Amino acid sequence: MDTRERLIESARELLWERGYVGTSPKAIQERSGAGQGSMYHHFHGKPDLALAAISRSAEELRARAEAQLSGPGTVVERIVAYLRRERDVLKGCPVGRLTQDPDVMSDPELRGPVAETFAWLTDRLAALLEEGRANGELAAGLDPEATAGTLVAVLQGAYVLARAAGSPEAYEQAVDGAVGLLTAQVRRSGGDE
Amino acid sequence: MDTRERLIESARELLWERGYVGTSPKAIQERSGAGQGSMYHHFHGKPDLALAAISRSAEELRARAEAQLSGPGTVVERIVAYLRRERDVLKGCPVGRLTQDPDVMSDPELRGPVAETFAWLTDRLAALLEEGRANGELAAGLDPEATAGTLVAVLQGAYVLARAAGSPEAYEQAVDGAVGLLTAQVRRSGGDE
DNA sequence: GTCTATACATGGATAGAC
DNA sequence: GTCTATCCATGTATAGAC
Repeated sequence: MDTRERLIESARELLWERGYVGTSPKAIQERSGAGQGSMYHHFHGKPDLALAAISRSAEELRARAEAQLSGPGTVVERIVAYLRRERDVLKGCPVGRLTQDPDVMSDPELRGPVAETFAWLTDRLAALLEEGRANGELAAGLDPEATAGTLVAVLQGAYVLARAAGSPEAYEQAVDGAVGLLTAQVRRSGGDE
Repeated sequence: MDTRERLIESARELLWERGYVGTSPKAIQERSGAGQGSMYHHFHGKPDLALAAISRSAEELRARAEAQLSGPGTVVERIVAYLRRERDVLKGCPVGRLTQDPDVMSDPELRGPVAETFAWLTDRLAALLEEGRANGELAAGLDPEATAGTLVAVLQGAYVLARAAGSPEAYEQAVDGAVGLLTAQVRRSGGDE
């Protein structure tokens, strides 16, 4: 891994752990093993490096989500697989945590990848739910758009609860509840019988 | 409002807007109109003042929640009233945002009020849901503990989505979805008929 | 109780040698 | 491309006058 790459990866880790305001160029340099001048050679400054880091994290989140959501199984099975996928619960969501960073949200460049990620994810889930409703798998009364928002929110909020409690249990519980509410919307014998 | 009080209120606002790492003693002093020495007379330092501010915000959240949850109406009506209560959506949750602050979470004193708040809120909702299940208002298959966690998580996550999108709409949508999933658990003719 | 002065570390960045 | 030196503002706190 070359220096530029190590800088981005170190920035990603630190943004995840400490957020934008809590992450200094110096800390990034130390973690990456790069010197002062080296970082300013590859990037214009902290915001520039942060943009590279944030963009990559956003891309990664999207790829991982898509992996579950386009996997095998019924619509509900795929969504449940996504909800239950193993996660670094106590570290929180590397993208979602950025919404709490005023310096990120006030910079359109930095904010862009964050906004797009959640817009995409919600749309993706809404499309799946709509598909489930259309094929009779899910109750006709279910609102795909709203429910998609709910599911994404549950995950983001579950991280908050787990971090508050200092234990992944609260996360599991919130997800369990969501899965319970969702599966209650499954019509008993599938759509094509 | 005396100086000490103004310091606490200013600290609360800044912690809400910018988090712990993003809030400097100097900024608190300026917002409160207090001088350097004045702040250090009333508090031992930043963590001490932050503790006062965090404790008060936690207390306030709890009081507001209790106001809705112990209000009039059926269990589901009270929960929906709580979920739909007017909120400063784009500012986020003043307590939940602290879970993203490593310096808060690593200090047991600062973390305490945050942990307690969510533990209390989840328990309170779980008790209500249990009551609804017991009186036949809610489906017997509903898991009160897990669903309580889900509802709290939806609110916390809905803030994240709204901030990411820069609009309260995403918040409303997520809450709508949760209300939809919850009311689908309501047994048709009430418990006592 | 509040003010000013002072202190020392860190944050964020630039300059110029190699 | 990387290193060291340097710069100025800010963060956090203490000391001591009033």
